[in-house]
Order: sequence, then C-alpha cells, then structure tokens
Amino acid sequence: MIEARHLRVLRAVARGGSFSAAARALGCTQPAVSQQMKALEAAAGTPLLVRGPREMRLTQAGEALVRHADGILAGLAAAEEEVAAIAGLRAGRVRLASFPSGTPTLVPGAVAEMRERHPGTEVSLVEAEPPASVDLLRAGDCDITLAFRYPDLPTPAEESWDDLVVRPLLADRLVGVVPRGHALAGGGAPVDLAALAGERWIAGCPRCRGHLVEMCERVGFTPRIDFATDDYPAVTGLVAAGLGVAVLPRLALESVRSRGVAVVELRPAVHREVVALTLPDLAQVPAVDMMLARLTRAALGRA
Amino acid sequence: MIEARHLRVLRAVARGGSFSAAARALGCTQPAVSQQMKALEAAAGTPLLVRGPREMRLTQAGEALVRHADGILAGLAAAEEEVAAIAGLRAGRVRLASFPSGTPTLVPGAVAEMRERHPGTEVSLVEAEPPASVDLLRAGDCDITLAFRYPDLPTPAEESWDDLVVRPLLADRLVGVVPRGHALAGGGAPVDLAALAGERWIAGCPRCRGHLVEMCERVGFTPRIDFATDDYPAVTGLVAAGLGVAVLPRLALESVRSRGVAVVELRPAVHREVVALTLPDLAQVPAVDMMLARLTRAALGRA
DNA sequence: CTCCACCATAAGCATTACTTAGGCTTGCCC
DNA sequence: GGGCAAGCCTAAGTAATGCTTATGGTGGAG
Repeated sequence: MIEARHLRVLRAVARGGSFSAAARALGCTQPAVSQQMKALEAAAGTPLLVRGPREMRLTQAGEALVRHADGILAGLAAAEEEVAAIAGLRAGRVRLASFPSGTPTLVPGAVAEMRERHPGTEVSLVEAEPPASVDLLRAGDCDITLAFRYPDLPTPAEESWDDLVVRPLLADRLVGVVPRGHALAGGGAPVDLAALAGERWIAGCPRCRGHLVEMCERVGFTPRIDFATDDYPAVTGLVAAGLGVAVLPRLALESVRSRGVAVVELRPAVHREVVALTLPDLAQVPAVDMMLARLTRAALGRA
Repeated sequence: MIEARHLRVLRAVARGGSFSAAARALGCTQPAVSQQMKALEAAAGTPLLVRGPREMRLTQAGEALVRHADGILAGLAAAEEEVAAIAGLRAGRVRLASFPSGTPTLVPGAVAEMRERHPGTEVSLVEAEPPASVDLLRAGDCDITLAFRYPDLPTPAEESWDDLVVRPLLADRLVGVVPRGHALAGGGAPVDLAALAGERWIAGCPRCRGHLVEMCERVGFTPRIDFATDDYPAVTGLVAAGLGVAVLPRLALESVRSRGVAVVELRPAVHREVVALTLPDLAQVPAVDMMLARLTRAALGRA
C-alpha cells in the first residue's frame, strides 16, 4: 500500500535531486529518506530512481508516480485545509433549533457575536418546541437545541436528557399577567398564586399548560382555562382584553409589548430552566462549542 | 499529517455506518478502526463522527474529509495501477541504442518478440556507435545500449564498463572479405592473415580500423589502407570492384548481400564481443530486464 | 429481561520509522 | 596525487505506531 508519506518523500527527492536535499527539505535525516524510498520501490515492484553518480534520475515508473503525487498531495492539502478551517473556526456551520420565546431574545445576540468574532462560520436556525426540537438533535438535523424544562415537574422517561450535554443558560422566572387595572396589579408586591384561583385563564403551549395546572393544584385549585395558545402576543392580547389572566415566562414577555396588561411577581416563585442541548460529540466541534459559549454569554446578560 | 490509511478507514466507516462494518470491509478488527479514527480526529483537531446510539453520522468536517477522500484515493489507485502496469509489463518503455550492424540483425527479432509477449510495452530505437552510445546510457537518454569491444585490445580507461551491467550477447567472428576469384578465395580453408600482407585494404569504422591495424601488426605487417568507411555495403562494393580486401564482422555481412565478394575464415581467429549494456538500477526495471532477455535470446539464435 | 451488536479501553506484541554511527564511492581542489 | 566534501548505503538501537486479544459498558430487540 502506497502511503502519502511515500509520495511526499518521492516528490522531495524528485525536486531536490538527491536524498540529502530531500531530507533537508523534509526535516529529517538522509537515511530516513533512503529507507522510505526503498520501501516505496518495494511496494511499487520496480525501481523508481536511477542512482547516477552525479544526480538522481527518475525511471518511467518514478515519473508516473511523481506525476500523480502532485495531484494527490494537493488534494490532501486541500482536505487538511478545509478541516483545519473548521477546526480553527474560519469555517463551519452550526444548526440551531430554538423554542419561540428563545428565538428573539437569546439567539440574535449570540449569533451576532458569533458572526463578528468568526466571520467564516454560518449559523442557521429552525424553530421547534422542546420535545420535537430534541428529536431534531438526536436525529442529526441540528447541532444545538435551545430547550427548557420545569425543574419542579418530574421529567418523563422519554424526555430524559441523560445522553445529552446540558448547558444551563438561565432560570426564567414565571410571572403573572393580568389586565391593567386588575385588583392585584398595583402593589408591586408578589401575588399569591392562590389569589388567582377564581380567575379565567389563558394558557400557553401544551407543556406550559400542563405545568400551570400542576402548579395551581399544588396551591389548592384547578385553573379554569378558557383559551390555550402558544402565540404569546395572542395571550397578552386576550389578557389585555380582560378575558383572563396568564402565567408567562419573563423571556416571552421581553419581546412582546402589550400595553393593556400588568405583570406581577408570583408566590411561590417558580421558574423554567432554559438550557442549550447538544450531543456529546458535537460539543467537541469548535463551532458548536463556541456557539454554546456565545449563548451562555447572551443568557448571562439577562440573568 | 493525514495519511491515506486514515482516509481509507474513514471512508469505510462512512460507507458501512459502523466501525464494525468498516473493520469487516477492511479485513481488520474493530479496535483497529476505532484507534485509527481516534488518531485521525486528533490530527483533524475536531470530531469527524457523531456516535449515535443506532448509527454513525459524519460531522461537517467528516463530510468534507470524505468528500476529498474519494478523489485522493482514486488518484492513489490510479497511480498504483500505472506503476503496477509498468511492473507487470502491461506498460513500459524501453529506449534502445544500437550500433549499425546490430540494428538489422539482433534488434528486429528481439523487438518483435517483446511486442508479441508484452503488447503494452513500447520499444524505441536510436542508432549510435559504441563510445557515444554508452554516453547516451550514462546520460539517461536510453535504457539499453548494444555495443561491442575487441577483447584482445586493451580498454581505454574512459571507456570502462565497470559501472555498468554487461550482458554478453554473442562473439562475433571476424572474417576476411576478398573479391570473388581472388587467389585465396577458393579453398574453404582458413586464411592466414599474414597472407594478406601485400593487399590493399578497405577499413571500417575508426574503432574497427584501429583493431585491424593492431591485428595485422601482431602478425608482422602494417596494412595499406586505401579507404575507410563505416558503410558496410560500400566496403563490400569496393572489395567486389577489386579495390582491396577487408575484414568484417559476420554480423555486418548478414544484412549486406554482395555478389562480387568471397568470405574466408581468418587465422588467427578473432572476434568482437557484442554486449548489451545498461545501468544497474535499470536492469531491475521489468521492461528493461525482459528486453535484455529477448536480446540474449535473439543473439543465441545466431551464435 | 435477557441477548446481541456495537463501541471503548487496556495490555501485549510486532512492525515500522527514525536516529546515530560508520564505511564506501565520486568529484573537486589544493 | 592525496585529502576533502558530499552523497549514498548499511547496521544497530530506540521510539513510535499499528494491530491483536481480552474485557467492560451501553443501547436496542426479541
């Protein structure tokens, strides 16, 4: 089997005209070159060089091999360069999956920073809610998934993240959203969740809805849910119209401006944990690692 | 440094989808593949594979490397094939240099046999007299030189063949050429060279002329040379016209038909040694070696 | 829940590759 | 003409590399 090393040596000999010159060019000793050439000629089954007293000439087979060597080594160099570019963050692609309220808040800053510091890299984004977005990750369709979970809720077995790298980003406090002018809106003091037992409710995504119900039941009531939508502007709009109250994560409210609502702290204080997920192997990929760092930094800014 | 072996392994893994499958395809064990990939990833500086529980996926860097690998390995295979063709006599070129009387006698049969047995090979021919033709060989401008020397003449130092491979082909007897009807022509018995002391002489090439003079002086006379030409038909023509006698090698007479001359054996019997010369390294080249064998065989047919 | 297929690691072994040291040839220069 | 320098080869020792067997851990399928 001919190896790239052999071709490098042969080419150096052909260029330099002597084993010694080749050895100098390759940064090794002359016997090393001599032995490599011997091995290569053995592999070739025919002499590749004619040792003249004054110079070293190629045989026909040697010429053929040198002719191919240039192309082969050029291809190898190109391959190495491409990989080195990815390893050195001069290139590389990161495919991000994010849940809706993370997309306008955490992602833009992180991506901008990434693009600024490593202009060769590319970041693509797809929106998906946690259970599905984690599947994207496992299926190899994305590299980083932004997801969240409620730490006070038991995790179903099929949603375990044990096999993933979990990078915590921030604890996203849940707050109450009530119509402006609501009785509990004014104080600035935390509002007991139980105090909202009699209200009508606007719930969020299925997960959030489940969590809301659980949370309420812990303090002794079952919320009466009139609407459920994962469209946050819709939620605040409904609340502003006086159709009910809601519990939303702070992150969701950051990018949703609604004039007709008031935001109140809740008691007991609960939060959802926002994390970045990736596969263990992908965490070693420089662009992915760097993107995780940028996301962490972006989250820090809003902790 | 990325080696071809690494790419072979990586490609096998990409094709097979698992280390085990790759190992089977490559004819080695699974840990061997595992270790090679580890080394390759270390060289690359970034993961190349994502170990999923069910299948093995490539990272972006891995894809890049596999993409290049096909071209690189194809080039390598082409190079190996070309060299193997030369080594296996399915291709290859032999550049022959021959002296004039060897060209029409030894060369055609040998070349024909070569072409028949190894159709892919090519033989080219250039005509040159011994001192110059050996220089061609040393300068790398031919691969085999047909040459001759007079074993009873001391060899000048600058014409030594000590650094060459000398393959004896045949001993080419020298014979006398006299006009038909000459007094010494009839008998069929060997003619003493001394008996030709009084004749006028037609000499051959400079070397042959020198040898003739030396030979004659050894038996006690200096030949009176009227003409000297390396054109054998001219020599026999001059002899046939009764302008003198000549001494020619048998080989030269084989391809020169002249009706007006008689050929007589000489005493003392002398000959020139016809040899094939090549460089030690070139003798290892299959096509050259085979051509030498064919030349030897062709010479045997006329020994 | 047990078996099977797969991967990782460790340890041992064989091969390979490189080094230093020394000897030979050749061409060159005093 | 006799060193001298440059270049190649071989030998021997050493370091690195690659492959093997053996073993343990893990996820998926019957």
